[in-house]
Amino acid sequence: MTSDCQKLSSVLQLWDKSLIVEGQRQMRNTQTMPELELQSPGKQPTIRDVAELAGVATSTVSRALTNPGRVNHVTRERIEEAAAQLNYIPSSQARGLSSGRTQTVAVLVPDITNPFYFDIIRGTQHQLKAAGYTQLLVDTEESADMEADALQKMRRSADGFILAASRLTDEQLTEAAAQQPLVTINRAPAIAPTVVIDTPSAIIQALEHLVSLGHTKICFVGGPATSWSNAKRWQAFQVETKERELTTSSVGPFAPKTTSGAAAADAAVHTGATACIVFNDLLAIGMLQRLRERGIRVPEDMSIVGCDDIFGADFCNPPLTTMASPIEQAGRVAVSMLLSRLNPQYGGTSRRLAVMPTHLTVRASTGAAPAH
Amino acid sequence: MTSDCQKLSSVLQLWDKSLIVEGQRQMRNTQTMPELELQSPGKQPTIRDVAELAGVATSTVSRALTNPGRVNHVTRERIEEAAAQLNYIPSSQARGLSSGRTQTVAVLVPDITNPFYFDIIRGTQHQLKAAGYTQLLVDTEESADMEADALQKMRRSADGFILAASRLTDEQLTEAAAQQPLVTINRAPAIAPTVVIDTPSAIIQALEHLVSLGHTKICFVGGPATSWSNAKRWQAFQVETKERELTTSSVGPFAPKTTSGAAAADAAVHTGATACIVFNDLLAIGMLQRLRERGIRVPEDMSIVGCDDIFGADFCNPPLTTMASPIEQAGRVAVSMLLSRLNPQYGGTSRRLAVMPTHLTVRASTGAAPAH
DNA sequence: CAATTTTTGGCAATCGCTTGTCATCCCTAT
DNA sequence: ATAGGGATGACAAGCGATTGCCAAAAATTG
Repeated sequence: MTSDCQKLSSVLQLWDKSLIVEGQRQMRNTQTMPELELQSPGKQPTIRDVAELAGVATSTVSRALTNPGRVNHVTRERIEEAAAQLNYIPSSQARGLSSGRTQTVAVLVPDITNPFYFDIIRGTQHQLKAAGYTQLLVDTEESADMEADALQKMRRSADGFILAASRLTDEQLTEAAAQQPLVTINRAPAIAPTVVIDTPSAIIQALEHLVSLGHTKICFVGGPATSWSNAKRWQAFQVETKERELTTSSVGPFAPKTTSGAAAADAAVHTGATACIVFNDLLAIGMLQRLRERGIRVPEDMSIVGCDDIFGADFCNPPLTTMASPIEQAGRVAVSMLLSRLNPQYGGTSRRLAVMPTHLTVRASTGAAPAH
Repeated sequence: MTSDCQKLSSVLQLWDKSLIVEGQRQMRNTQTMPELELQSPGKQPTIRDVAELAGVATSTVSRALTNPGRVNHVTRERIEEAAAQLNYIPSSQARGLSSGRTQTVAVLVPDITNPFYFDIIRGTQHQLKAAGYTQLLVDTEESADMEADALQKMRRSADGFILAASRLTDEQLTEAAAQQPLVTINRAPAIAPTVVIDTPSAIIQALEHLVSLGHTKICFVGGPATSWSNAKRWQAFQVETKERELTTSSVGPFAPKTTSGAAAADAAVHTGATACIVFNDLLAIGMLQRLRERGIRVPEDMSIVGCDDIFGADFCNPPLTTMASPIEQAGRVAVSMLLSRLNPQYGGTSRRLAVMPTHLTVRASTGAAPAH
């Protein structure tokens, strides 16, 4: 225990000399320090303070700040100056309460740690901020129930929703869409406005690529059963392979995580296929690892095509051939679609469907079919 | 153009048969569909409706819902039942307005697409949700100004802040900490309550590891100049290498992104070192790529140690030896520290510092020093 | 059984802002 | 010069909860 403390204090030393003494009486990795009080926010200036300082009525201040055209130019400047001087920030709560709008959009994703969604999130965040909206990020943990729940619980606190790769059933989705404005990403159009990443057409490219390399036995490695994207990719795969008279197989469903890759790889190998089209990159990367462990060479013995071109697809081993999607842009477009509904006055044609093009990015995980 | 449309419509077919007709008159990747109206949320039930249905006063409803002990058990059940029946959700806006609390915590991270922060975010999200708080995620884009700005703008809409790897100056941080409750992650203690990931002691482990492999010329590859973590790692590196009488060098600062890896790799190679301790995994992975391009073998010619053990560190090529951090846990602890300040009644000892242990994870990017 | 304490529940003010209504003022056009 | 009209700004009523204060009811005590 003593040596523990000493070791730890020597570590603390590296952070801050002043901590050494404290460090000696600390317990494990926790330490109570002299209480430096943590301020609670003092009284904040209100619209009334600003009005007073500017010598106008509060309503004038409100209009000057939210509806600038409604107020005299010079008066408005005076008000803005006063506001700045007082460091005034309107309370979004009060604002929302009386106006009925929250200026907030909730973005629901199935798994916050899946890199695919990072880019979506970044796209939505960017576009929302530009429009003066706040983004509320929700991780629904791949669960339709949690998704429905969040949708319910937050209906008062968000003006609209963006559902990325929703796991809801069509019924649930229809119901949700009737309750509040929402836009889906990668989900059947018609139920709600949707941004679709055109992976089916990328599947065609991927198949052509594999065929050109001599592959004839191709396996589809499926993702989550409740994923609409997965269904569409599978559908495209079936249609296109039939047209080309290829020998196909499929395995799955698998969770879209690298940890599912081992099972997926084993199953795919077992089918005798020489190439796999995999639901997404996460799964594909997991497969790559497993295949190496088993001594199955990629791409000499087995070619792998992923989907999404996420972070990591370029530096895994071997780098992954994948169907690249403009993910961040999809997030942005989804926000535009939602906002144009939320604020019809600013119009823009209210599209109900946006299709994002994709393309195949060939790296090292695909190669000529093995000569048997 | 016609062929464009045809190609596209054949793609649409894969999504939804009902879209084929629509598909034919679509423009490029956009399409306007018959307007299926997007509901605006109807009248929401208020606390008054619940009170009426339950046959009590609104204040009773309010108490029953927020302060259950204050109300008769059976009455409360009746109220809860009524609330459930009406599908009542309290308006967080109105609640916040009158109570002064928002039940929201803002989490500020420098780069939302940096995997290091994913885990932080997931940790905070998890813990906040468990406590009934909402997380507001903000990407400050590695900018101290944006960070300060967000802190200002959101002071009304969040009860507290968590600053992950803040880029603020000490002065800015001190000022911010005086204005609102906040907890920092990986930042100097003393200014504000902090969760520190103990990378300095991991640096010791890393150095011992490298020394045991025979390395004597070691280069520190630095991260952002405004990063406190970077400063501390550098400091630890200096102290420990001096004690061991190693030949050292340093390069940087570099942005903590894979794209900076090329410059970092070239610079590090130029110093003649046989091993690098790199600010973080992102940079290290970028270096790995560059080194391969240049035909410098890892670890035969050069050993690389990263930091953080982020997503990707295990499947890059070669898999990265790195100093692993309990990142998600750091996020969770930060939230606990913040909440125990926000709600002193629920107490818990208000720690001002939590130190998260780290350890070295050895993979394939480190090996014996080259015989010269 | 009366007196006292403890629960329980209702009233009404309040939070900070938006917004409908209306009075005022200044221009313009006749 | 004066009526008509458009800008501009003041007033006050909410928005939907919370909460301090107090009254009524119930439980406890002697």
